[in-house]
Amino acid sequence: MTTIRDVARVAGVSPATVSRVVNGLVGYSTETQQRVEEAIAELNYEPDTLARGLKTKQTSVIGVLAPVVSDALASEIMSGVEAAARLHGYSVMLGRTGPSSTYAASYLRTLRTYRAAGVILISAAVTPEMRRVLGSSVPIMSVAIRDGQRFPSLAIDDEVAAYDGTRFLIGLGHRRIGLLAGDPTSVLVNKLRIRGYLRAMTEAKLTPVLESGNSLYDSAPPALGRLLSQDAGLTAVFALSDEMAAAVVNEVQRMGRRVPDDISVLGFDNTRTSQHVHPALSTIAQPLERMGELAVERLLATQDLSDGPAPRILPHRLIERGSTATFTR
Amino acid sequence: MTTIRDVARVAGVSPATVSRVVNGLVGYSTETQQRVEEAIAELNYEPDTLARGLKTKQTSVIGVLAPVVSDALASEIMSGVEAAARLHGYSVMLGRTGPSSTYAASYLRTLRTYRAAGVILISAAVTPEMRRVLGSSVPIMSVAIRDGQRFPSLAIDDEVAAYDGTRFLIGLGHRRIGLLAGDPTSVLVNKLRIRGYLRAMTEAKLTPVLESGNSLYDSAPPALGRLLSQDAGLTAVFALSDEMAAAVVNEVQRMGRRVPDDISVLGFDNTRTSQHVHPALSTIAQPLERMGELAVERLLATQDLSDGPAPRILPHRLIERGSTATFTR
DNA sequence: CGTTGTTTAGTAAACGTTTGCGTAACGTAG
DNA sequence: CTACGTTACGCAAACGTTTACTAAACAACG
Repeated sequence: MTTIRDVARVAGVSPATVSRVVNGLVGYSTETQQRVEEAIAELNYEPDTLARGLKTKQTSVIGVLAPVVSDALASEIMSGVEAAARLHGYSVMLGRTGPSSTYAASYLRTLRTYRAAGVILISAAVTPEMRRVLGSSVPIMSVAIRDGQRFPSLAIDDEVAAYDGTRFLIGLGHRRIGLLAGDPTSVLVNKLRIRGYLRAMTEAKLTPVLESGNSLYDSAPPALGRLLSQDAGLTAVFALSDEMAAAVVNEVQRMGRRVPDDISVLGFDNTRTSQHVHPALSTIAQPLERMGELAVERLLATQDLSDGPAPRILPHRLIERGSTATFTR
Repeated sequence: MTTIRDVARVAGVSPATVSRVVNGLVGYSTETQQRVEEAIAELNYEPDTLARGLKTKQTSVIGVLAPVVSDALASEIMSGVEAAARLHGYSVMLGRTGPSSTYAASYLRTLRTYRAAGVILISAAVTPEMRRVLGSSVPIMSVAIRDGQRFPSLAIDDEVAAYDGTRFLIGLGHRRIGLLAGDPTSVLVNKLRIRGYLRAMTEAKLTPVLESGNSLYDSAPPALGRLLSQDAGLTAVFALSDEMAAAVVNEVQRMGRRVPDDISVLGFDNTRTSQHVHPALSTIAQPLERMGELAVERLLATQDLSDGPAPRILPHRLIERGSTATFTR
């Protein structure tokens, strides 16, 4: 390992000067800079992150925590995070928190001892406890979830998005629209989306029909069964995740009915999954990659480290593909 | 931040002693240990990773590099890596290398300055150049790819797996079997798999029919078109990724033919995608999560850090779902 | 009761940086 | 020519650990 001292020796300057040119500070002549740079190149010098971090109490790591790392939603957000992080010269550290933030505190502790520059929490709320373990020196924010104005976050307006989705279906002529929700007790977004659905249905004087799965593929068929046993005449199903929507599409066809002719299906999130099914899913798109990018940008821009940036709402967008159609009579 | 000195003061011992108990070394009495532990608990002390790493020249980070982080295959391997890493007290650092390892060297440099304990490369080979930038202190290995016996890796036997898949289709009665490959020029596994397919076909005196996509969903429909224009009477398609297989299933149905009645479809990898389509894909399963876990275990067990563990081949498994059926006449 | 061995503990020197402080050198103004 | 401001740079002290080395304390043994 070549150190700053080696470079200093070769360049005929002090380590302090090398440090200054490496960090682009002031206080050296152009020719000194050149000598130092040559020495750096010659020795293939690379500053030691650990020593630097120890001294400056900051490293270029950004933590990303997701309930489960292999799911499509989290993956796409992480992808955006990675891109933005690399762009700004940061590294990303990955952690799985488990469905109910079980491991979150432990990861956060680790991240703190690494003196991370910030942490991004996917699909989970920042609890006061989390804030506490992080201390005041590392900002944290949530992505793809929000809870009023209480903590720093980046998300779409889930309530309005679900409202819009429901309105879209109504606009298509559907009257008997079932909602296939995720688990509303544990996942906040589901509560908001359900509220949006209910509002749209109520405003249109339609009867809500609602069942919950757990957002994953396998939970959808049974939930769809329950939905249909509540109202066998449903002409549209709004599923609150693309995986469930995909399952609905497949299940409906398996039952011998057609999508979208007999039943329209609307998904949520616009993950890759929405294209993996035929017909491809109409869905409410969240700008997932963009959210990841924005999250790191806002984190890095945060000045008052103690409580991060204010909540921000991103636009959602309805994408119409083949799984929805107008219903006439 | 509370330091080891604070703990020492409170416990009435020297920092050295605190360090010893924290690291579970020898050289202190049971009562000293207790006093130290109390002090630690009282002050909520947590050793500074950076200082420790600086001194010991090792940190508990494991790097994971994938061509693209949001794809299903990489996600599932990463999930296994994360699990095993957490189990052993390691953290994982994530990086995207781009399709042809473009950013790999840069990430590896970073990982080295972090004094990572090891790095795992997904779907890419370890090049001598990579080894060089890592130096001799950080082991590296590949997962889900292999190239003879040349570098440390963990993978299934792709050639045999493709051979088995093809044999399976032949065993079902199919004679006109098309192969939908990924890009064989850039991705090594594709070469091996193609070889396996060709061997099975040749042995059975059947005519190979082969086209390439890029492993992603969108590349499949056109490639399927080309396949069919080579032989319109194909009764089975073996796609070398689940995404392409899913696309084939959907495309075939869109063309008004049935899966598996008219055309059987066999996928590869057994990612989540294989279940997102209807009928669900028969596919060759790679033990992805397990591969991730094993990768970290072998990395951590590596003694001779300079060249990592020897290659190892994991068993693949054919999973039969609804997308394949026997063909009679 | 000396000698020796073992256990427990402390001292201090690193690890590779950054940065406050000090100073030499130089130019400019009076 | 003196005084002073500015710039370029070096010295050395941190940052929070780990770990060789040393020493005290104690037990065991002849």
